[in-house]
Amino acid sequence: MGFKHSDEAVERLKSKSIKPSMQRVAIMDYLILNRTHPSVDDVYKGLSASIPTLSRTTVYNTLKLFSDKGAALMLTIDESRVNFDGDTSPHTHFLCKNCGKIYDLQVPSPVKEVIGMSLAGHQISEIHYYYKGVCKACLEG
Amino acid sequence: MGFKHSDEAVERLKSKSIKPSMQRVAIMDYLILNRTHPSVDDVYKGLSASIPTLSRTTVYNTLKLFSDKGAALMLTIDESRVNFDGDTSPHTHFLCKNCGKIYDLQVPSPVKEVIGMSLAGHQISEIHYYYKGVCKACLEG
DNA sequence: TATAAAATTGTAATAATTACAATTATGGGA
DNA sequence: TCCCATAATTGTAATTATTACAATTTTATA
Ligand SMILES: [Mn+2]
Ligand SMILES: [Mn+2]
Ligand SMILES: [Zn+2]
Ligand SMILES: [Zn+2]
Repeated sequence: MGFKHSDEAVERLKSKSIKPSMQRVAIMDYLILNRTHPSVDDVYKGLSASIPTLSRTTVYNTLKLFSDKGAALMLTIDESRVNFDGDTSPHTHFLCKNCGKIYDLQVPSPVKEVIGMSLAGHQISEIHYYYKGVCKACLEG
Repeated sequence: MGFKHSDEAVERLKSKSIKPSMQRVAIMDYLILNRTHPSVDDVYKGLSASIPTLSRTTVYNTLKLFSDKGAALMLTIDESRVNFDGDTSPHTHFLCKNCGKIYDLQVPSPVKEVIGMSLAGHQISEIHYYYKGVCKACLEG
């Protein structure tokens, strides 16, 4: 049981009918290993060393593809950049306005089941619960 | 009972200790009259005719000020621009991925009372519940 | 191997936002 | 009322995230 990291990434892509190219596997692997809700640039910088030919455009296109196919979440919690999450299970997010970190939160969420359903006649495909404030680390620092 | 529009705007600003300059009142008035969750540019374009000397920078600064002081909400539901809401009461939002409109939703929200409280040790100052999908109008169109 | 389609790359363009210095408005003494 | 300090506004230039797009490379298939 348990995949080697790359295999988990490959499996994830296959299960979402995304062709597992070298770059896509590397990017998905990065998301799986880095639970920090990285930005496009975080992913790009994090992989540039091991894939010197990697293009920023590919990172943009790939993360967009992951989000469209449901293989990753695109978070819009931060007004100045988009962040990505390899964890697609239902959970909520907290953004620290002081340090910029995005934390996972397990908060009782009432209407997670609403996906695919309709709300006031609108067809829902995504739910995002965002909290903002000052994080524990910044409060204690 | 009931204010003239401008007076309601002035009252709102005063109650949040924001000095009611001509531009600030006009911008707050715009938010109160336009419940469409306008972008910075919407506000700027909407007021340019009546205030020809208005600067985009002022609109940016003012909406940021409103958000900081709690006189308006800054929504980050749309990845490509920020939107503002003169309605600061607890409610949730729906973004149509097709037409881009942002709708208000009244959804049972579990943890609205959490503002000013702490969650996992973090100090919460804002809560945003965002839903995305295709709106009723686009579905029927 | 030849060929077509798909993916990746690099650069240039776009568009939202911010920085900043100059100008204008405001309010409280003298 | 006039001066002056401070706050607010303006206009332009700079920054930065994101997108467009054409060229190149990779992949799959016949
Ligand atoms: Mn997460
Ligand atoms: Mn609203
Ligand atoms: Zn923090
Ligand atoms: Zn729509």
